[in-house]
Amino acid sequence: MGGAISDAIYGALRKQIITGELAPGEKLRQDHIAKSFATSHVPVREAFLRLEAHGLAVSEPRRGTRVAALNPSETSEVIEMRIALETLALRHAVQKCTLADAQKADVARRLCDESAGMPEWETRNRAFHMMILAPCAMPRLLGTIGDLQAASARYLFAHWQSKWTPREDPDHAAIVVAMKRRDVETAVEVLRRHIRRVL
Amino acid sequence: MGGAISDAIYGALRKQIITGELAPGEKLRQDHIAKSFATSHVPVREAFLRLEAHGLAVSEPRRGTRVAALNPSETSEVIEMRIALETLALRHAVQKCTLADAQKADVARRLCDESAGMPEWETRNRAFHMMILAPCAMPRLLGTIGDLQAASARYLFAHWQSKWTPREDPDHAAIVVAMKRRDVETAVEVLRRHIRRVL
DNA sequence: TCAGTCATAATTATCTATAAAATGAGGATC
DNA sequence: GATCCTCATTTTATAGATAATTATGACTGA
Repeated sequence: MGGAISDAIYGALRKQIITGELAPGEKLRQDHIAKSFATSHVPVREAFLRLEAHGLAVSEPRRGTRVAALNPSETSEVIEMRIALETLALRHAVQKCTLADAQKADVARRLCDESAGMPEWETRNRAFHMMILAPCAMPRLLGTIGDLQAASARYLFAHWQSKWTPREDPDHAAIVVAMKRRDVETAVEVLRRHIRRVL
Repeated sequence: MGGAISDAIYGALRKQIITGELAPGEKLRQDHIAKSFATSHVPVREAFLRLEAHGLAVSEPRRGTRVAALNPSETSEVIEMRIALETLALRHAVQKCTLADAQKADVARRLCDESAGMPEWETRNRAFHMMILAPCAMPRLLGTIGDLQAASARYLFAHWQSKWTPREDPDHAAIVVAMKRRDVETAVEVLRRHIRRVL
């Protein structure tokens, strides 16, 4: 639905929640945020609703909206859902993908490996994961996966940010190689291990 | 977030979309709906946003909101996502479920089998499917599955409403039996076939 | 400790502006 | 001379701002 303003607010808040700049459980106050964006509270409410729909915020009636909590039980839930859905998407993607798709994925992979810092890496990592799945051309599936990856990213920022070091990711490379060979089972198996390991 | 009014509007529109009373592609006009609920357009907008987030409506900026389309490619997408996620949920549910859980599922199964008409059956069918999965205690997973089942229900109403006849569902019974025996693989296999067959 | 009052923030309504769609008029071409 | 295309004007609907109302939580006083 989003008008331009509510889009901008949604995007900014989403980014701040993922990076941890807005802490889990933190209260989101409409008027403050409205003031900081020089707007009224109406688009802010719309942004809140969308955050809630995508699992990044929770609200209680008349009590306002808060940044969604980040508890361990939800972590494992997100991992299992990602494995179930990303392997499904990857099966279709590997079967349908063209050489050009695989090459674009390889470019995204290199870009990710060359990242200079955690925030940059996180963005490019998600871009890579989306790139290998996009050829499946299943919009609803990709949308759900996007939400799950955003949730994953929150955990990464919360737990790994201090320990992050630049490195090449062999799993990513193996997936791209398998894609080029149309080797569905290998690609799926590497992705499954990769998701479990990385979180 | 939802205040009471926007909750009521969301619920009413959701039901009308699922049953086909509001046709795919039909335009949802804010002030008409606002008038019919004797309210302003603001809570209506909130209801629209939630419909959109759950995949029941789509909107373009400044062009308004429409009931989501119902095309065959999305059908197969929903089926595959349901299989991936419901089998995941069922694995956990069967492992964790108590005897009381299985008995509640059996009550829901009987209630579903005794339905007098399509709308009643559809509600009870969804209740049964949720009942067998609920013991997994994974709220995010169950929420996503709920959205997919709502999408499935739209297809059922669109394609099966005329042909519906009362009957007992042997798949449902087989799943409950497998649950009681803690037979994960059988339960999962029956559910997988069941989802493919029923849509 | 409990109740009452005050303050803060969420919810909803009313009003305004802006953008898109539809309709009608004018001109050009067949 | 008629029809079709284009542009402008009007109409309609959505997006956003402002304001008023209501509910909740905190603080103070008994």
